[in-house]
Amino acid sequence: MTAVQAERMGAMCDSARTHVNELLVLLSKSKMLHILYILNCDPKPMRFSEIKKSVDSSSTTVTRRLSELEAHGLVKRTAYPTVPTTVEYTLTKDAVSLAPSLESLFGWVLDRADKQ
Amino acid sequence: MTAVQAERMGAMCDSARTHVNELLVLLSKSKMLHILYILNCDPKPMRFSEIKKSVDSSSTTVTRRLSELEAHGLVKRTAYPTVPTTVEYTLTKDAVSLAPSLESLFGWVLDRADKQ
DNA sequence: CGCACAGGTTACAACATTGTTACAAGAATC
DNA sequence: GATTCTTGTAACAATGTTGTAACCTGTGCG
Repeated sequence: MTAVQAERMGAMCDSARTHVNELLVLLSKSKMLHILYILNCDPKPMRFSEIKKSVDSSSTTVTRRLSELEAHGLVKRTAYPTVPTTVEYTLTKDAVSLAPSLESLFGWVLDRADKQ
Repeated sequence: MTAVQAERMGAMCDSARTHVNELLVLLSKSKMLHILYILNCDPKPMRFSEIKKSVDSSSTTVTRRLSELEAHGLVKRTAYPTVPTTVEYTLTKDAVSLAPSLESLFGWVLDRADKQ
């Protein structure tokens, strides 16, 4: 598995390398893993305010992250013309395929936090 | 799995929450996942210059990341009194338990980069 | 002598990110 | 008429992060 991945990385052309880098930069932004994780925890669509409360950041930052995720096709944004506005966010199919990795990562983080 | 994790997060005390946050901030720093990944790719100790070349950052940043990882007990640093200095880095046992998650994450990233 | 080597450290300037504040929309409620 | 609600956006100051250039160790080599 590891060796196969290393080979893949070695054989990659420049554009693929760029994409890998882009994705890593995206995932490394503050609160990004957290947002993806909580969107994954519950299969039902989440509202902006729920996400904001859960990650504990300013709305500016949450907005930025969500739109970055949307731009990369990992999150789907649906706005309803209610008053006041209602907006829901869900993970796309692509992002759902990331879920097992995220769960595994968070499992490790939680285990490690327990031990401290 | 997901529900269990959500429950664990909900039941966490403040100090555990702090630890989770700390770990997520640590893992979200630029090049951090990359460094952990390449340290994991090869089981043998890696030298500073190899790591630096692989992640393509300034030595300042690589040094910072490696010492942050060492401070969190994820990386072990061994310096040999040769001339010029030789320094080797290896993942600790704790970090090795993170490997499957990282491999899974990178697998997703590589798959996704392929499709672009 | 003077430079090269590996693996850093330090100071500092340039750049990026974050939070804060103010504002918007438009119906409902006091 | 003022205020509340949600989901943002824009401008800006404060803060954080990064790279660059200079420097360090101590031996070997020309």
